[in-house]
Amino acid sequence: MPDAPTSPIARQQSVRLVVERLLRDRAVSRAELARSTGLSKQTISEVMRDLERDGWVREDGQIQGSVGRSAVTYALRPDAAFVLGVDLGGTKLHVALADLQGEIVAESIEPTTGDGGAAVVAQIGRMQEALLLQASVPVQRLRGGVMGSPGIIDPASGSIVIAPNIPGLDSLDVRAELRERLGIEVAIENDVNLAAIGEHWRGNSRKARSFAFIAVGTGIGMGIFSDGYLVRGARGAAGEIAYLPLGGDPYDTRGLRLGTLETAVGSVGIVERYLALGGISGSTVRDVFDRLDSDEAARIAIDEVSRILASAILAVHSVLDSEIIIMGGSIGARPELKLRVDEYLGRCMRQPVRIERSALGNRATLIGAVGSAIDLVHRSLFGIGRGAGPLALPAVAADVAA
Amino acid sequence: MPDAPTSPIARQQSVRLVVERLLRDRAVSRAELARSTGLSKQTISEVMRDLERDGWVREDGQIQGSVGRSAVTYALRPDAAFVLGVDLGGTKLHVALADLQGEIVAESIEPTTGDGGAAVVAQIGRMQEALLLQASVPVQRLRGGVMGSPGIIDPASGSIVIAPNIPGLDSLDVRAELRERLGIEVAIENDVNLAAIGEHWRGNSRKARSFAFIAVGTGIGMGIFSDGYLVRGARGAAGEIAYLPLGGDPYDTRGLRLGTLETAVGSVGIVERYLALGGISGSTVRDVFDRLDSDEAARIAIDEVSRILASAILAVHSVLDSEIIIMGGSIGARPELKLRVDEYLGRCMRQPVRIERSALGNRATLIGAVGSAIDLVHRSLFGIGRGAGPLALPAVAADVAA
DNA sequence: CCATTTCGTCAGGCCACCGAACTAATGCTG
DNA sequence: CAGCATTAGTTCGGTGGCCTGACGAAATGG
Repeated sequence: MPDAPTSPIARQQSVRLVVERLLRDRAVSRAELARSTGLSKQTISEVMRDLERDGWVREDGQIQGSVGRSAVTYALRPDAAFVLGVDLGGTKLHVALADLQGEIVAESIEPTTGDGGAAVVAQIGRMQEALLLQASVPVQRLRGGVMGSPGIIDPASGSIVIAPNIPGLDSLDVRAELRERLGIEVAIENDVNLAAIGEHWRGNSRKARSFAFIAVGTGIGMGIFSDGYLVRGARGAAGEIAYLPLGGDPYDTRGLRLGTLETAVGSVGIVERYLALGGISGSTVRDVFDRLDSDEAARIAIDEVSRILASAILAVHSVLDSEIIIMGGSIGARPELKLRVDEYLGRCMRQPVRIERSALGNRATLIGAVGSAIDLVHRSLFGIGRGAGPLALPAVAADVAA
Repeated sequence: MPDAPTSPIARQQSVRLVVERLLRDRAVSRAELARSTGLSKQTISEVMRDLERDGWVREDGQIQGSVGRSAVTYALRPDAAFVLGVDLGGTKLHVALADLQGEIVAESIEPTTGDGGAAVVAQIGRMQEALLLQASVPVQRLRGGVMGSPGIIDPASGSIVIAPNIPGLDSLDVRAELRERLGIEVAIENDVNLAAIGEHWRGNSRKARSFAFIAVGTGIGMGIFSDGYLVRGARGAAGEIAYLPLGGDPYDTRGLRLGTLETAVGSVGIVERYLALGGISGSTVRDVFDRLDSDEAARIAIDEVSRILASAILAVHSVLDSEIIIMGGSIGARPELKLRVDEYLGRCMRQPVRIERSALGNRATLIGAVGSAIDLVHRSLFGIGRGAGPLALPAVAADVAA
């Protein structure tokens, strides 16, 4: 087995090089592997023999047509292992089972149980079993998972420090419980960070090594990539831009409690702003957006929100110098918003930063969870990288994008 | 030679482990090295024999007192190689020659020549020669250097994109010129980033893996560490918080040009603010600070500046979640300022972030340059890849290695 | 059918590493 | 003070991974 802890470092390194190459292109010949990894043909042959014996790769065709003997090509077996991606929201629980190439083979959504932390773990366990059954995946093939959750996750321990919406989740050792219940190692990460990973993996920031994903919905949050690595901050609270001192007075007690920016541009803030402008009472954010063309109060409200969001983006960009900023979340992904934000940015930045709407929508967190779970498994099997600890996560980017 | 490109990867890895251990503690015995690196005693002996033969380490004492045979300890020879640190400012040019342990063996300051880029390179060359002579260091021992400069340095190429204050520097291939003139590879980095590295290496953020260094002087800038790595941004402009939309209207044309925050809290802004409050005309920032106790206008001006700075710190912290924020620069390092900023932070943050004044003052950039040059040399000699080395300058390291 | 090219294996050898046995030096104990 | 326990460092033999070079196998093209 390639994960045998006894196998010497050199071979592990070689295996990893091979697997990384195979991750980028399926169908690669041994000779090509030798050339692109710099290893000798024999070494490659040995590595491939081992990988094939253990079921990680298989012969996958031939290359013909050019002069010389035709080459047998190899490809990773996507069904060699499976991973679980979980998006735990306050209202919905979304679980997906995916193979090593990121193909989702089964998924399901349920309302999140209201019975607190332990019940949530049990619920995920039930959904896992159903998905395995549904896709006929033997449980031994499941090799790891990643769960996204709102709140703050301690980067050192990987445990949930603050979990809004789900009572009793922060007082539980969720990782241990999940390990117990699911039989696999499950890393936990902030949902917005995972959404950023998702966009980096399969979305609109695939080529960017430095970007930010801003989610605007009920609240506001941000996931940051710098130089291909996720920025977590000292306590895992990087990107918590709810507290940016924009759109209000940061010394106001309400801003202190809820966050100045969130108060201004969160869904509650938008509706309040609309009402204050004489809007129709009982409206939702969706209503406000729907009335943009007909209702002056709606227009002004969204305009003001856009203006504040533009300054927030300016602030974020001046700190991070992102190559691109992805807007996501139920509100943030709206095209009407991007339009206006773009316009305001043009007026406060000499070289406005590129803004894109999320390509993955409300699946971003789930896809990010799947992507980082795959990365996690690859690392635990073949990798030796930065951090070494679970969920160092950088290579999602590196492996797939490069 | 340890830098012989032919030596196999495994041995390089071992050498690197040993050197890294020796960098942390001087005077380590072979047995201790074997234990802490996990390598066998024989391997350690071989590595040490090679390192000693090539002049990188030497015997440095004995450990006695405990049971058993006494151990010979080894230490890195600080004089095995030397590096050059350069702090290129608009008015002053500060150059230091240091050994591998960071001991500065010679340094000098001159006014920066006003004759443009090529002249600056020549001036650095002259200063280098004088320093080598002064410290009796043979030129072959000089193995690398790092130069700090204001402006924006492209993280990919390592060349200067925008260089305020020094005409013709951005149109020159400074790295090539310096390589030519000095005979060594010189990496270029933003001066504030180097100051952050300096504080990380020898200053007040030694233990922090995520922190920000904010320099307030004529202008305002920031250097960011996240998880032990410098954050550069897509174009090298991360930390350019001059443009933070605080302390003024970001849609104002002046803020657009000069940066809203910089306009508000830069030295010009402070003096203007003081004058507008009825302060004595012709005053400098220093005067304003000196009159804090006697002059109401001075007190109010500094108070307002502190308040704006506090919101800037709040903004930065909500994006980055730094463990600590270091205040530097001629204005930023003033204790009167920290006092007031701390007070305002207490009023707008529930858990105020820890603020420290710079420990290195106006030498931070120089020391950071020396530190990263040492890191660079160690990497080019012993290192491979990101994830190693005490200072972690991925891009710089990559450049030199490539 | 043969020359050429490329693929992949085989054989031999090198290098780095390790474990075990060994020598050397030191402190402790009776 | 002799012997024992402990630690340091070396020698030796063996293993694993990798490489080079040679060779057979399979394809193309004249």
